[in-house]
This record gives sequence, structure tokens and C-alpha cells, in this order.
Amino acid sequence: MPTDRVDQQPHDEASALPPLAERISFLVHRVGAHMARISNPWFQEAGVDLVTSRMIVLLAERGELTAGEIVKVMALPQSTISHQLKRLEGLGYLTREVGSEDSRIVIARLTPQGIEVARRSNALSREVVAELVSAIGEDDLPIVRAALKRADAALEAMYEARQSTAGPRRRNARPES
Amino acid sequence: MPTDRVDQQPHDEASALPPLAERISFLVHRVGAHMARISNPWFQEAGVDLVTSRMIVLLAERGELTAGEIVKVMALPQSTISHQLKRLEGLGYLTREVGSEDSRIVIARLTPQGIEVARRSNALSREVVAELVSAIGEDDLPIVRAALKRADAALEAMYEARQSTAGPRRRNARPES
DNA sequence: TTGTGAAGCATCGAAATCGATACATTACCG
DNA sequence: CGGTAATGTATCGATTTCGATGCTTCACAA
Repeated sequence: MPTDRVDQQPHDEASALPPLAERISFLVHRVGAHMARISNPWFQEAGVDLVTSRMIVLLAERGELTAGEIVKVMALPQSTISHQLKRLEGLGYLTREVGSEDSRIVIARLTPQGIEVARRSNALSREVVAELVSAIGEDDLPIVRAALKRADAALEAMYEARQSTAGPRRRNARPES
Repeated sequence: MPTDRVDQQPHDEASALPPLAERISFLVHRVGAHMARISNPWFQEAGVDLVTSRMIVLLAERGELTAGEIVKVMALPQSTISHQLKRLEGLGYLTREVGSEDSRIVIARLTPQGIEVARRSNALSREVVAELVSAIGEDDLPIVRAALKRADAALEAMYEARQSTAGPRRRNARPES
């Protein structure tokens, strides 16, 4: 007999919670974990992984991007993106140039080697996306894509709402005198 | 003018690849990243994060699980799960017991404190899932859930297929004499 | 113009993650 | 029975990630 169930119908709370394996949140986790497991060995020789390959593909599409713009698109911590940009520069896949108008910003741009990595990344992405599309099916694909976009926007808003509330201490404030 | 496009219609390859932000794979990444950003500060005081909270919720549902079973469900590297189980035991959230029939296996079971963490994890999960459900909409929800399950299964199969091919060197083989 | 705060990125230290491999136990097969 | 492979976890070393904080540059008001 299992120890205790913590997921059963709440007495008078807002909504029931399905078991973990049925939750959209957990399914997203599983799909993401599979993508990482499939991609990382593939990219290993190039010195990139799933996250950095996405940064490179992004740069290949957009031409040039500031570090902050990459942070927004990737939705990862700024320090993580900063580290990876430096690393990818060291690998020769991109250049970092200080902005001429505003010298605080850093503009990233792919090198020819970086463009080649983007090509190879998209080759694997094609395989993965093909699996996803065939599993989801042509009929449901637009529904799922649109639903994920709405979910993305909703969680982004939820994140930003939590940033403002409950921790509004300013970033660079000295101890209040 | 952007440097070069690497994602345009391939000449005679299998399928076109939408821009990064339109790919199911990338949307899954974004949703997962948002969940991590929202959850991790919330759990900080309890010493858990999004991944470990899922392990705990899983144990709360199933009662007891071997390390290997947790690895299968979480789809993360075995070494990662092993580390986290040891850490969670140190935090007093679960116990690890060596199997009596087969003394290779380790059986994890939540302590009362672990059950309490599961409860609090599900409280946050309820909020996140509520956002997701309202963003996806009641109508599309079953479609999306089923589609993600099929995607999960397809990528799991893709991963396992790549494990067998192209690297079938046995794990514990001594240099072949 | 001169502060004063904000914006943008880099860096720091602690911790988590990963792949590879070691270790211990069980299964199988002659 | 013995030995070889397979199974299940733990551990190792290198790298990555994260949150917090530092540093530089810009915006803007008095």
C-alpha cells in the first residue's frame, strides 16, 4: 500500500491536479530531456550542445543579435548566455563586438565556422522535428504549435509578474542610508 | 542585410524547417525554461529545484521506487539521479534502502518531511498547470496532452535507437584480449 | 554638469550536470 | 559449479549552470 497520496482531489481548492506523468508540465520536461539526450552526443565533437546550438541557429537566422536579445529569446539566465558567448567566441564560432552607439551592448555575429555549425545543427533539428511532426500528426500540429505559443506567453507573463512582486529590492542599491 | 540564411528551403532534402521560434522543439525549450525560472526561487528555501521536486512528487505518488525506475521516468542521466537521491537523503526528504531480494537495487521512499515537500511542490504545480491549462484552453488540452505523449514516445524511441547503433561497444568490456 | 539611478554585460563562488568508468551483485550458460 | 557477461549504483573529473554582485556606460533631472 502506497504511503500517502498528496495529489488526490483537494477538498475545496481551485483545481484537481493530474498525476505527474499526465501533467503538461511534466510531458514538456520529458520531451526536452529526450532532445538533450539525442542532441548532445551528436554535437559533442563540435564543442556545442543543445542550448548553444540553438543560440547559433538563432544567430544564423537573425544575422546579428545583442547579448541581451539572446537572453530574451533563450529565456535563460543572463550569466549563462554571457558565459556561452565567450566560450563560443573562443571556439571561433562567433565574434563579439562592442556597440558603436552604445558601448554597453555586445553584438554577436557568426563566423563562417559558426554558420557551418548552424547548418549541421539544423540538419539534426530536421531529424528531430520530423519525428515530432510525424508523432503529433499534420492535423494536430498547428493546434499544438499555437497552444505551446500561448503557454509560452502565459508562463513568461507569470515569471515577470513574480519578478516585480515579493522582491522589489533594486538591483544595485547600496544598503539604504 | 542578414549574413546568410541556413534554414531556407533545402534543394532536395526531406523537409523544410521553420524558423527556430516556430519549431515545436524550441517552444518546448521555452516553456521548460520558464517553468524552471518560476519554480527554482520558490523551492530555494527547501533545498530543492524543479527536477528534484518532480522526483519527490513522483515518489509521493508511487510510494516507493528504485533508482533505476526514477531514471526511466525522469529521462535524465543515471549519475544525476544518483547524486540527487543522495542529496535528498541528506536533506531528510527520503530514505534509501538496499533491496532485500536483489542487493544491487536501491529503493527510495519519502520521509514525512519529504511528503510535506511533495505537498508544497504540488501547490506550486497547481498554479503553473492552471496557467498552462487556461492558456491552452479546455478544448485543445486533451489534444495537446495526447500529442505530447506521442512526441515523448517517439523521441524516447529515437534515443534508444541511437544508443544501439553506432556505439555498440559493451559497457564493461575489458580491452579485447 | 553633475550627480543619481538604470541598463547592459562580466565575473565570482557554489552547486548541479554530464559522460565515463569503477564497483558490487545477479544471471546465464557450458 | 565456474566463469563470463549483464545489471544496478556510485563515484570521478571536467564542465556548465545558477544567483548574486561588480563594473562600465548611458539617461535624465536639477
